[in-house]
Amino acid sequence: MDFSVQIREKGLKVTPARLSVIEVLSEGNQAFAHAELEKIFDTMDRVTLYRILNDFEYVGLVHKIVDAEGITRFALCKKSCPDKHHTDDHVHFNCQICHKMFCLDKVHEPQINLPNGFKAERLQTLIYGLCNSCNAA
Amino acid sequence: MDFSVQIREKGLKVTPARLSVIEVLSEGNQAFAHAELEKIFDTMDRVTLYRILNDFEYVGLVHKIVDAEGITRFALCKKSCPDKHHTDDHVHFNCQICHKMFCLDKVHEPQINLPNGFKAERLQTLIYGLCNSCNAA
DNA sequence: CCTATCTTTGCAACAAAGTTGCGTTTAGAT
DNA sequence: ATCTAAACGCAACTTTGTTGCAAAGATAGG
Repeated sequence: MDFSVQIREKGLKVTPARLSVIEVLSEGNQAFAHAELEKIFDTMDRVTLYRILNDFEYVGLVHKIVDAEGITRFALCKKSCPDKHHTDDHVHFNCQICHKMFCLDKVHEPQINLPNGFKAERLQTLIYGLCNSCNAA
Repeated sequence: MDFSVQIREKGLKVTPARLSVIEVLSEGNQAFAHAELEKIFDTMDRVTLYRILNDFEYVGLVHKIVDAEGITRFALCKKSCPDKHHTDDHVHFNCQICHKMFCLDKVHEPQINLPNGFKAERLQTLIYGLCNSCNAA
């Protein structure tokens, strides 16, 4: 996995800041909140982090998930998402114990029947519960 | 529908502010954002509105939904939700044209198979698309 | 109907989350 | 090595939500 190539392919310049962000995001199958990343990169400017994440989302390197508490998290896209409006077609799981947010890439969004006249364009499923490691403990 | 009774039954005092909030929330099948309600009740203090909504949620008169953009909305519960942690077991629909958020009371949350070890406690489905009136137009 | 008490309200101040503008630095193409 | 557009850091600002406290209001009891 050469992140430099991925970044450059999306038309963004490769910088140390961007590389370190994408590296952290690639660890585990998790989505990270801005606050968490801010702690990890304690020397990086808050604004720079916001811009890196938003740029990454814009070009389709990461996707954004907002949980029921309104906390925004970012996760690396697996296959390159189509630019801009990418429908991350998988379910997200938020553990109530460790509070990690997982991308369940293999669990796809369900089919849902809507009332007459309603037309679905995009779906987002968020599941709360116990993740595999917290459940075992 | 006597809202006064509902409010008093939940152990809250009946005040003009609370009555007007619950009346607006009962219009249509929609969820209202704080910002929208603030415009409607332009004389009411911002903090009071926050407290009314939070109190209503706490006692189970309304439920809270956060959309993919992180906007928090409040909707009246149909059957009285169980106090505190009420799982509003219905799907929410956000129209991309009129930006209204609808509670599709008759569309229940789907069943989803999780990977081994994961245990679902609560589910939240959010659908984006065209609502019946915007779709017709 | 009046009073006492506990709740609710309004105000001010604060905290967290996110955005914008601008001057400086840096990536990378020539 | 030079040049230019992109990225960064800083300061300031907006939006969203919370907390403490004094004043006003709801309702149960006399």
